[in-house]
Amino acid sequence: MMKIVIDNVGEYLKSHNIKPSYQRIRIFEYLINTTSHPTVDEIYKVLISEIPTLSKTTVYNTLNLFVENEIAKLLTIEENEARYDANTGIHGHFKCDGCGEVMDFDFDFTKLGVSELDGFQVKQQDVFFRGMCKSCSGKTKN
Amino acid sequence: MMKIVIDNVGEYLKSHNIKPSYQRIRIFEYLINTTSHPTVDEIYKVLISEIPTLSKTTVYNTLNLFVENEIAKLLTIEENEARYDANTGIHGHFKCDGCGEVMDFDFDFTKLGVSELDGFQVKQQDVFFRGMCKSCSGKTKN
DNA sequence: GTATCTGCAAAACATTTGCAATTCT
DNA sequence: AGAATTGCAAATGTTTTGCAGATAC
Repeated sequence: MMKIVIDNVGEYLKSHNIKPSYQRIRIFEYLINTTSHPTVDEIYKVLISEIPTLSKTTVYNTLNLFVENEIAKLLTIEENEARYDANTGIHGHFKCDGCGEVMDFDFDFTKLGVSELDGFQVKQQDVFFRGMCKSCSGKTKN
Repeated sequence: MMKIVIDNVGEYLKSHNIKPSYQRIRIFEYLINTTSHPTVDEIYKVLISEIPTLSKTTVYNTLNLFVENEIAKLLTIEENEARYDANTGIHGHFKCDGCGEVMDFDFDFTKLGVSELDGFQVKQQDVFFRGMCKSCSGKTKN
């Protein structure tokens, strides 16, 4: 699905009222360059090797800042661990119980036919499915 | 939306391979008699006044048992706090940022038109929207 | 030079685990 | 009595907070 392309991360952060510190730029770059919807711990472990002074607190602070300023979305794919996505456009997530992969998919909410929500202002949509992807179907659990 | 009506909770638990202890019956009864999709803490605080010896561990154990035996669903409405729903049928949740209420709605996944998932076995569907409900729209935040 | 940002250590939560006491049949 | 359940206390893991030092403009 959609890959996010941002030519100048520093300017992008500025345009969203975030001062582009070195840590913030690196964390955001990691977010747009990975498709894995990483956890705080994953981001920290990858970046600590390149930024030896990085602390987990900064990763937490930075991701909270991104979410507040709406350049990242907090995903509730797994309970007990927050995952983040720099793709803030409307899309769903599917997690395969076979291979564990989380993939994005497009959906069109207007087609849902949800009459209960007539007249409601829907501002945020989280759609998360899980099951078996095509290549894992038929295989035994791996 | 749908209210769950179960005439004999003990028998219902038995039919799902759960021994109907007093605590389990009371916790399940609370779950089907409330529409608030309660947290562990809410359940505990309500029931401790009626079952003075109740422990939070038992509430956790019991809810995990319910989820394993598929008579309750774990909701990811709020990150950092698990919420539970005894309605295991497919439906979505809408949380109003105005009044804070969580309401159920029906949706028809087959109408989504998600071609990416063709050939996938979708076993679980979590659909969570948030925004402003009709009566809160137009009001200032309350 | 002053605001802000960073990062350590400690605190605050939610949840799980080990185990002894209790309960049920 | 024997097996399962309960509940306390401690452990675990994630996230937040307080604050001192570092950094940036």
